[in-house]
Amino acid sequence: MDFYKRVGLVCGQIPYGKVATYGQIALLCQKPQNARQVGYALNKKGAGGEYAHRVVNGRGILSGAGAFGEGGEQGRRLMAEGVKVFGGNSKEKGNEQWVELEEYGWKTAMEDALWFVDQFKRLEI
DNA sequence: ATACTGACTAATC
DNA sequence: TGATTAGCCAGTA
Repeated sequence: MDFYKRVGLVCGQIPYGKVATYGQIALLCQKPQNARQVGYALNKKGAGGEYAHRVVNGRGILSGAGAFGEGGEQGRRLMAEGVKVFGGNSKEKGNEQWVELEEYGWKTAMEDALWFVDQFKRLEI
């Protein structure tokens, strides 16, 4: 059970132009209580790879924007994928950015979770 | 081993 | 409806 590799695998499956939440990723990793660790994995371990910008918190807020440096880098990457990002008026600092989960949230179902379980077993992670 | 730190959430108030 | 509190648990010191 390598939680970080699982996070990396799950992040890699987030569809282009969609976003996933920390809790959702934790759930798909068979670790529903590890939402915080998902953030830790992405921040310190770089587990998200090229897809870390597609991860937001449960209210659609880009809570990890700070880790992408100034200039709303995370938001820019999302917009580059066609995701509509609100906020981030580069004027004042402390302004948060967010997306509409209803529209851009990655919809995962039971079968998706089962697919990941199979992958985890196959890859022994 | 203990203490503190989070890119979090869900439950309360 | 918005703010607080309380669980959460892998890393780090």
